[in-house]
Amino acid sequence: MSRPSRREDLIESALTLFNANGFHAVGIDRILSEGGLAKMTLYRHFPSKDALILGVLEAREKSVNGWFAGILAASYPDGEARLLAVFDGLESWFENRSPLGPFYGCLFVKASAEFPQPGNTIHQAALEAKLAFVEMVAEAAAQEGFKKPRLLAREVSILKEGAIVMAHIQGTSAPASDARKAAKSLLATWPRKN
Amino acid sequence: MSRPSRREDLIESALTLFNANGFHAVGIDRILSEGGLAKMTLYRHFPSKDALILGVLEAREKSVNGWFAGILAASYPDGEARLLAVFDGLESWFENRSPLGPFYGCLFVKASAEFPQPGNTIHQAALEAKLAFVEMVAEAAAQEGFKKPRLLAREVSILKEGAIVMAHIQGTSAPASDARKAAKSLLATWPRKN
DNA sequence: AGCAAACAAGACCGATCTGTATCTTTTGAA
DNA sequence: TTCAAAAGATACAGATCGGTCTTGTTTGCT
Repeated sequence: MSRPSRREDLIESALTLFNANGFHAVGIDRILSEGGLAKMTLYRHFPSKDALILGVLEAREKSVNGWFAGILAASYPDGEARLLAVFDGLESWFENRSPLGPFYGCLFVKASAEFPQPGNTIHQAALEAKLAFVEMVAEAAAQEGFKKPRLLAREVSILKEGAIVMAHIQGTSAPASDARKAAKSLLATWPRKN
Repeated sequence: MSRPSRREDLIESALTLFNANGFHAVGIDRILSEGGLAKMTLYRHFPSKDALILGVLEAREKSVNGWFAGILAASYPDGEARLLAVFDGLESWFENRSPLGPFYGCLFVKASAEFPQPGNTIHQAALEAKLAFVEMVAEAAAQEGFKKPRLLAREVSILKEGAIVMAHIQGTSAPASDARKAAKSLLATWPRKN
């Protein structure tokens, strides 16, 4: 009942609380008490709270980007439908119908907001997670024969991030369909090979 | 040297520090020492730190939305150019050439990230600032004869928010031109009256 | 069964937080 | 010029922060 188990418990408890309350607003004691964990257990697995935050971001990157990867990897009638599926995924996320848990905005945006200095390690971890998503979309766009797939991926990602921010601030899932419409218009005129 | 002067000094010092470091990470003592202000001066003008944060957000809403209002109110060859000017403004903001000061992401996004609960007063203040921007764009779009101006305003706003988030996380201004290209594609096929 | 590592629980430390109180100096208007 | 309000400076209180240490119990492996 030890090896990776306690470490995962720490990350799970921290992830839940960070998501719902932010990083600075959540103290170590609360993470531990709500997880039924001891303080020395935390400091056996992580040298500091910042290291725990990095561990949480790393785990979150795998689950979030893994979820989107699964969406992009499904089969669709055409390339347009494949990329638009991202926004259907967003809507299910916003409406708490996704495996990502209750929606309180994007944890990486939260991290870059609470650690705004570009050189900060946590800020950079958030950046890497976002770049990995853009790369995923770029590969899907390239496979579907879209020209300038990286530019398309960046524009789609901007729509995705904007929808996440607006959905969180407003507390509604409506931005998902707004962003989807914009993406559809974008894809309708985007040049393709063949 | 008193009336609204000290209150403005408090807000200015707090705004600078909140922008660069976030809300929870900045203590009252630092706001006061860097502003050359006394503690009782703060609590004479604001009942609490949260009230100061609300004051800062209110002031920021005026300056940011006022700046965008000026951009939208200028004269342009056509409606497309008017709405696209928002993204030229974004680029100057990201590159620290705007009157909004050094760019550390959007303060309202930061606020909604650090106070993620929808019912929170600070969260709601951030929401109002964002809704005011959408309304501004909707009015401009309507005046330019775009059909469904509110939907267009929401899609443009999503592009704007996404560009802000990506620019802050990446530390580059490139998302401004990416979002501008997407907006241009959007406007090119958007139905208009007349 | 036995043993060393991991764990829960909680006392403890110094630093820092928000907010209050005290005292002296400065300000602005009659 | 006088005087009350405002402001600067600083000490202080109580709570909470991240992090260390100790004690006794449980776990997993041989």
